[in-house]
This record gives sequence, structure tokens and C-alpha cells, in this order.
Amino acid sequence: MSLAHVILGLLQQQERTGYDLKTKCFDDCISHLWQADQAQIYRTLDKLESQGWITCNVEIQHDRPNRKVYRITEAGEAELTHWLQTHHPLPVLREPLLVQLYFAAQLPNEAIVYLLEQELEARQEKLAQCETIEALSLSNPTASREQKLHRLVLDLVKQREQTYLDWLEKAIATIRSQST
Amino acid sequence: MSLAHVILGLLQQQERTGYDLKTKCFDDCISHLWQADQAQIYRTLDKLESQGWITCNVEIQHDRPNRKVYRITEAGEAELTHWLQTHHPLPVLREPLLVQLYFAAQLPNEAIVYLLEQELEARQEKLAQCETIEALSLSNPTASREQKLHRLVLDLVKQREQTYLDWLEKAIATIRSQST
DNA sequence: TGCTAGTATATGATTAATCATATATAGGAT
DNA sequence: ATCCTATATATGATTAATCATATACTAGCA
Repeated sequence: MSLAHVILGLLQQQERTGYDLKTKCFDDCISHLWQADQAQIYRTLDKLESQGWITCNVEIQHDRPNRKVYRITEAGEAELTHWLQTHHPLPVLREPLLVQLYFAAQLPNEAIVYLLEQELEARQEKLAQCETIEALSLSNPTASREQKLHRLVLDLVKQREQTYLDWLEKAIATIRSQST
Repeated sequence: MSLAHVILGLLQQQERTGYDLKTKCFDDCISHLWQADQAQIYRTLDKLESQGWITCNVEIQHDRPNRKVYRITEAGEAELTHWLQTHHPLPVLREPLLVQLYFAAQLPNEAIVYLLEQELEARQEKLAQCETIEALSLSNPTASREQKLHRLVLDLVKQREQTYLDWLEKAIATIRSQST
């Protein structure tokens, strides 16, 4: 499971709680990279701990639930380093919109255009989210090796969205220009 | 579940068996669009039948298992037409390679380049698969409305792969040009 | 003779991800 | 006084997808 390795990567940066991982990491910093559900994060932390790849230190709190602070172990670092250098199969992508277009021959042009316009809007919003994350990243003035890699990743994600936007505009124009 | 609607779309074209769907449709014609496991196809056919969206006609065979030929019902067509016009949320994409690059700062440049080169190879292969499907599609000389939509879909899938390839080449050059 | 590929459907098991909900308290807003 | 947000973890249920394996017969190849 890759989520386990994303978490190992985040814990290698610094020790964190499940709550930190969800709010500060997955939601605020790497939502363009990997989305994760809170329940799955906690359950994956349990698995990583029982594997011996992370350890947990409980900070007692009285006004709210205790914080379980997780830290990567040497075995965890070794596992991460190994995983980082292993090629993984391309993820399978299943896009409802493409299925809709594929089977849309019976629909009137206006219905198809409407569908494409809604997708365009959703994709524009997603690109905007990427740009928010980019702004956050660029606000950090250091040009470390890590920063450069983060920007490379953002470049792809943004370019991917731009490819969709360009294609959607072309597709809308194509459908509109048709008689039927 | 979108798979159910992909199957409805395929059964609207013509009646088919589960085996036909798997081999002639999913594997040969729309693998760029939607990959589906045999087991999941059969179980989805059962669900669609109990929903009343398809019906089944059993053709008795003696030399091999009976063929269960499925056909879309009127209720199924209504459901498909409705689904085709409904906007669906963007699918979540999780790419191990991007995670690897994001956390790769500690790796030597050669290791990163090796990773990117393996991804490049995999993406080239995927583009080649798209082109095989495209050749199959272009071999059909009719320029029907359906054909045009199929080609629009293929355009995006190919363009998407090309975006990856361009980015990968740029990323490899960037990493190689660095001192560390 | 044994092996593989093709035709055809079915089921058990597991994984990854999501959704809903529960618990507990503090502090600020309406 | 009530509601919402933030902090913090946990668990039950369900879905979508994948993997493995079972059954059963034919035909062709080595």
C-alpha cells in the first residue's frame, strides 16, 4: 500500500500525530499528490507500528484526547529508502466523463456541451487548488534540493490539469460546430 | 458505480455475454477508457439484472458452459441516458512516482534518474497501446457521430500520456544537470 | 502424452478507500 | 443559551477493485 509509504515519508521529515498528518500534511500540503481519509490514516499508523516501521510516544493531555506522536524507526527508514527506488506499476485511471463522451452519440449536442462545461469548471477549480499549494510552496524562499523536487511534482500536476482544460475547450468547440 | 454504467453503454450497442464484454470490449476496445476485472464484470451483471436494467437469455451449449446473453431493458436505457447527462466528481488520482519524487531529496541523482527512466518506458508503452486502439478505430472508415466521439476520447488519453512523456524528459534533464 | 489456448461462468478472500458516527473538552461567535 | 470550530483518536460498515482458484470441454501443437 502506497499510503503507508507516503506516511513514512512524512514522518521522516519530522515526528507527527495522526491529526497533524491529516490536517497539516495531507489536506494542506500534499492534497495534489495524495488524498487520504482520516480513518485510513489512523489504521495505517497502527499497521506501521505493528510492522516496527514507526514507534509511538503518548503525550498525556487533560483538556483533550492524548496525542500519539509517531516517529520513524531505522527499519522504517530502510523500508522507505528501498521503496523510493522501486518502480511501481502505473495507477489505473477511470474517468466517468470519458465514458460519458464515448457513449454520448444519442445525446443532443447541447447536453454534451453542458457536460463538458461542467467538467471544465471542476478542472479549473482543481488547477486553482494546485496554484494555492504552489503559492504556499513559493512563499518559502529557500531553493533546496527538496524544494526543487516539490516544484517538479507541482509542474506535472498543473500541466496535467492544463492539458485537460485545453482538450475540453477544443472538444466544446468541436461539438458546437457540428450540425446534428 | 460507474462500471455498471459502462456495461449498460456496451449493452446498448448490442447484446453480449460476460465473456464478450471482458474480451471483445474491455480488453480490446476500451482498455484505454476503463479496465475491468472478469470477476467484477460477472458480479456487476448479476446486480444489473436484479435491478431490472438488463435481462438475461441463456443459450444452452453442450460442448462448453451455457452462454448467458444479456440485453439492456427500457429501464436500463432510461438509467443510462440519465447517467450520461449527470456530472460526476473528478476521480482521485494517486501516483506512486510523484510521491517518490516528492520524497527523493535524500537519494543520489542517478537513482532518481533511473526511476524517471523506468516511468518513461512504462508511459511509452502505454502510449503505444493507445495507438494500437487508435489504429483499430481508424481502420473503420465511417465518420459517424459515434466514431467522432470515440476519437475525441482517444485524443485526450493520448495527449495525457504525451504530457507525461514531455514532463519526464524535462525532469530527467533537470536532475542530470544538477551538481549534487 | 502432456501442454497451452480458447470458450464460459462462478465464488472466496483480501485490499484500499470511503462514509458515518462516537467520544471528549475548550473557546469563540451568534 | 446554543452552535460551530478546533483538537484528537477510534471503530463499524460498505464499496470498488483485484487476485486466486474452480469447473468443463475442445482443438491444436510438440
